[in-house]
Amino acid sequence: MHERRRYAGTETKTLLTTRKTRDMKIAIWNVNSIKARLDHVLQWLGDARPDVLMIQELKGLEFPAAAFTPLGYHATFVGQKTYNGVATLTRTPVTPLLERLPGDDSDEQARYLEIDYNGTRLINIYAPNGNPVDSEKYPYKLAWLERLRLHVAGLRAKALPFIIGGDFNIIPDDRDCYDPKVWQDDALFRLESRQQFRALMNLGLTDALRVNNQSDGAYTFWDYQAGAWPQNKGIRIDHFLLSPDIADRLQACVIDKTPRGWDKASDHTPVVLEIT
DNA sequence: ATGGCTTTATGCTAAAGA
Repeated sequence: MHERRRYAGTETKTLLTTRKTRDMKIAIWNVNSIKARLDHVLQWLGDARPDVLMIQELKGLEFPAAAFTPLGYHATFVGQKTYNGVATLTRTPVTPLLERLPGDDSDEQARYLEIDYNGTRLINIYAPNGNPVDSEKYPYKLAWLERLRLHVAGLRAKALPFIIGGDFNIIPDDRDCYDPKVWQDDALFRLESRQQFRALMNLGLTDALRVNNQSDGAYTFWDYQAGAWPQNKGIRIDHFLLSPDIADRLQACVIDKTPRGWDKASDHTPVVLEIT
């Protein structure tokens, strides 16, 4: 087997196109209750056929794993009554490496699931919302993000390949929301939240969507209220962050707005990543 | 038209989401 090349060129292209078995299509989707959205998720999986789907906001202790078996998916999940919860669907059975974000043993919230998938760490996150900012929820959010940064710094130090995907509850930049003034004091856009996001990025990560898409209006969430969806008043808070070696293999990253238009939709829509 | 949502829960109002 040839060693993987770092630089683009004819040989590399030939090498990459002959390594189809490494191709991977992985998606994220905050479904706002798996019970309420099961039919949508099954429909979308049948259409999009990703190798992996990382789901956020299950909103329950249980997960309907058997419903995904006919489509060929195995489920790994971390549930919690009423709130939070994340699940990762894969083509092959996997063993979870971590079911809680390290750094605070007293944190019981089901917001984190890390698995090994063919040598790559797939990290599924549902970061805290943090509103209202004058409550204990905001410092919890910032502390949670700092714990994430410290854990990811450890992975980087060991040069482990990883993909972090999910609902970060952070609007990284002005162009990621329809009106920055409306959001300026919100926990999703406050300076401290964006500082934590940048600190994470500064470990050498790549925001996959922005590699080939510099447009305004690349949103992943539209509020149920005030006609946000028909008026395209959205925000981008669901992200894929890649370690450098995975970023080198990036093929595409797109937002699939279709499910947001379905009847009784989640307020979030899937983001799909393809790596070679 | 100046208000307009969705989900869960020892539910029938409250809390949370973003």
